[in-house]
Amino acid sequence: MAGPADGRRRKARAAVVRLADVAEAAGVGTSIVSRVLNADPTVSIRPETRERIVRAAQELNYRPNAFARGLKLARTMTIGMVIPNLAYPVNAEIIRGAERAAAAASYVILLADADEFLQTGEAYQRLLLEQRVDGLLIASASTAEPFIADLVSQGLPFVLVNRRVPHVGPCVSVDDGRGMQLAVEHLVGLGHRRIAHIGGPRDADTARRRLAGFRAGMRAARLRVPATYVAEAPYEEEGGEQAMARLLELDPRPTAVVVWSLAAAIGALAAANARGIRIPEELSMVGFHDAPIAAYLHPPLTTVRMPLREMAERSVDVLLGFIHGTDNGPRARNIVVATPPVLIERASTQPPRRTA
Amino acid sequence: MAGPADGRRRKARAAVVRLADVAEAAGVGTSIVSRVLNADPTVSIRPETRERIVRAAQELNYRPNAFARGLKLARTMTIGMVIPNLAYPVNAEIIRGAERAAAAASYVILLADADEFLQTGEAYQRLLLEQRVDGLLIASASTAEPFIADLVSQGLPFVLVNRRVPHVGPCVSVDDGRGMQLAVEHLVGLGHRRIAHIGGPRDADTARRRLAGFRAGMRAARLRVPATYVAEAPYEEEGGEQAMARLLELDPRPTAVVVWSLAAAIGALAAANARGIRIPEELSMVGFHDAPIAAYLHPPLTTVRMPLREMAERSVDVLLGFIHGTDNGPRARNIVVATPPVLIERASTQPPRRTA
DNA sequence: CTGAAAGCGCTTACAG
DNA sequence: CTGAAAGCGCTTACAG
Repeated sequence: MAGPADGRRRKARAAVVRLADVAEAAGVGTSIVSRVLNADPTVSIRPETRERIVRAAQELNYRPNAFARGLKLARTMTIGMVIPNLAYPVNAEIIRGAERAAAAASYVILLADADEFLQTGEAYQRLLLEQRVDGLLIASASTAEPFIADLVSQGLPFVLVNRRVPHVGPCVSVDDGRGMQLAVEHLVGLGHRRIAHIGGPRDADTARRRLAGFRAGMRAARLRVPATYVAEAPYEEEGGEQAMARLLELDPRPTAVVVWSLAAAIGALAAANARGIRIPEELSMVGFHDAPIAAYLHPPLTTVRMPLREMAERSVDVLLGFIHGTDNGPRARNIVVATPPVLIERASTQPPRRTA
Repeated sequence: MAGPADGRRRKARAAVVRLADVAEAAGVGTSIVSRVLNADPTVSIRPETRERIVRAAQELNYRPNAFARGLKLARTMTIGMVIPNLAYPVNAEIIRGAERAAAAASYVILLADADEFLQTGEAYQRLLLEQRVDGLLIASASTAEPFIADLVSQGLPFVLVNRRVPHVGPCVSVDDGRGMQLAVEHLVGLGHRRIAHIGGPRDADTARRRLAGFRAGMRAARLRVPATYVAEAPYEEEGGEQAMARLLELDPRPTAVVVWSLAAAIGALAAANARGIRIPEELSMVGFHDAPIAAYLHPPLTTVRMPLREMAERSVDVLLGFIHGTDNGPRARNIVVATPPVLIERASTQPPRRTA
C-alpha cells in the first residue's frame, strides 16, 4: 500500500531518511549502523568504518523513526503527564520543568487533562491502552485511588507530583510546611499577632500540609489560632474571595492573612478591594507560590516561591528510574525537594497599625 | 530480547492484549479481526463471526498498539502543537480546544514550547525528524518563516493558529478587528471621545489587526486618534504597564483605553493603580480576551471575549483535512472564525466624568 | 467468507 | 570486524 498511490494522495512528502539509507551511504549493513549510532559497547569496529557511518548519518540528518524504535524496544520515549487546569501559572511551571528534564533524557511529554483523564477515561484509553507512554507523571491533587490501583496492577510506572501520600505510590513534593512557616515568620517579624489562614480543600494533601505549616509557624511564635481564623477555600479564586469575605466579618479582625494558593490569594485580594479594605495598611497578605502576575496585582503580592521547577525535574528523574529499571526498590518512595522556599517581599505586607 | 529477561528486569508488566489475542479468543485469523475492528467496508463476513470478534475485543478491552499501527500506516495519530507561554490563560484555552477536537478524531496532542522549538531546534528534531507527528498546529505569534519554508518543502501538513498571513501557509484566526471595534463601540456608547489604544508589538499580526480594528472603530464614530494615543506594549504585563505610564502623562489625558491583550491590561491596571488613578472613575479600560482572572482584578475588567476555543477546534479540523488528504486544494487558505466576539461588561468601564 | 504472507523501520542475538 | 535474519504488533493486498 505504501506505494506511489500514497505518494500521490498527499503532498509529496520529502523522502525521510531511514537506517537503510545511512547504511547504503556508508557502504555497510544496517546492523552495525544501528549499533554504532546507539553506542553499543559490545561493538568492535574499524575506526574508519565507524567514521564513515557517523558522517553519513550526520550528512543525511538521520534520526531513527520513533515509532519503529518504540515498537521494537517496547519503549515509547514519551511520558504522560496528567495535570489539571493548564491556565494556572503554577501548573504551567511544573509542565515546563518536566518538559525540560524529559527533553534532556530525550523523552517527550504527552499532556492529559486531569479531569478528562479521570472522568471520561478517554485519555486513559488513548495513553495507556494504546501504549503511547512509558510512564505517567500525575500532578492532580484530586485523589484517584482506584485509577492508581489500576496502574499498579498493570505495572505501569508512575510518580505523583506535588503530592505526598506514600502508601499510594512514589511521590515528589516540595516542603509546603516550611514554605508556610516562612510566611508566618515574615508576618510575625513585622509585628503581626492576629494572623489568619485561608486554606484549600481538606482532601488535597497540599492544603493539609500548608495548614499544618501555618499552625507550626504560629506555635513556634507562641501565637494562638482561633478556630474562626482558619477559613477553607475550596475553589481557587472564588473560594479565596468567599473565605476572605468571612474573615473580614470577624471581630477582632485579623491584621494579616496567609493564603494557601496564588489563585485563592487573587480572589482574597478582590474581596478586600471590593470592601474598601486597604492592603497592606489595614490587612497584610501573603500568597503561596509565585508567578509573574503576582507583581502586577493590586497591591503587588508578597508570596512564597517554592522550587516547583526542581520538583518537576526531580519527578521525571524518579520516573525514569522506574522506567529504566535502575530503581526497582520499594515503590513507596517519598521525595521532598530540599531546596528551601524563598519569601518574595512585595507591597502586600507591612507592620500592623498601632491601633490594632 | 523481549523474552523473560526483560520481564524480570522491570516490574512484571501485565500482559497487554494484542490483535493476535483477540483473534485467538474469537477463533479466527488476525486479518479479519483487524478489518472488522477497523470497519473495513470491503469486508463481507458472517454476522455471527463478526459478533464473536467484536465481543472478544470488548471483553479483552483490546486497543491497538499505537506504535505498531503508526509504523504500518505511516500515521502517528498525533498532532504537534507549537505554542508559547502556557502560563497565559489565552493559550491554555487554545490548547484545551485543540485537545478536545483532536480527541474527537482520536488524535492526541504533543505540546512543544514555541521558543524552544524555534530556537534550539531540539523539539524540531524530536517531533519532526523522528516522525512523531502527522502535522503541526503553530500558535506562535513570532514569525518563523525559514522554519515554515522547511515544513512546506518537507510536505508536513501544518496550520497557523491565531495568525493571518496567508502567503505563508493556511491560517485560522478570529475576527480581531471586529473584537476591537466592539470595545470602541462600547466606550463610545458610554460617551467617551478621547480613547487611547495600547497595542502589541508591530511584528505580531494579531497586534496589527487589533490596532486596525481600533482605528476602524474610531473612524466609524468620527473620532480622531492623536498619534500619542497609540502606545506600543512589546512585553505583555510589563509592556502594558510602561505604555500606560506614558498615556497617563498626556495632556489631555484619554478618558478611556482599550488594551490589546489581557496580560497587557493587567500591567496597565497596575500602572494606573500605582499612580492612584481610579478606574473607572478617572479612566475606563477594556481588555482583549477573557479569562476567569479578569473578574478578580481591581477593578474587575471589562473584556472582549473571542471564540478562541472554536478557533482551536477549527484549526484541528483544517489540519486533519490536510493530513487525510481530503483537502488538497491550494495551501493558501485563510479561515476566520465567524462566531462574533462578545463584550463582557464588568466594572472597569463607565461614562466619562462631566469635567473631562 | 476467511487466512497466510509481506512489510512498515527499527534492534539484536547469532553466525560467519 | 561485519552481515543476514527474525521479530516487535499491526494492516492490506492477495489467494483460496
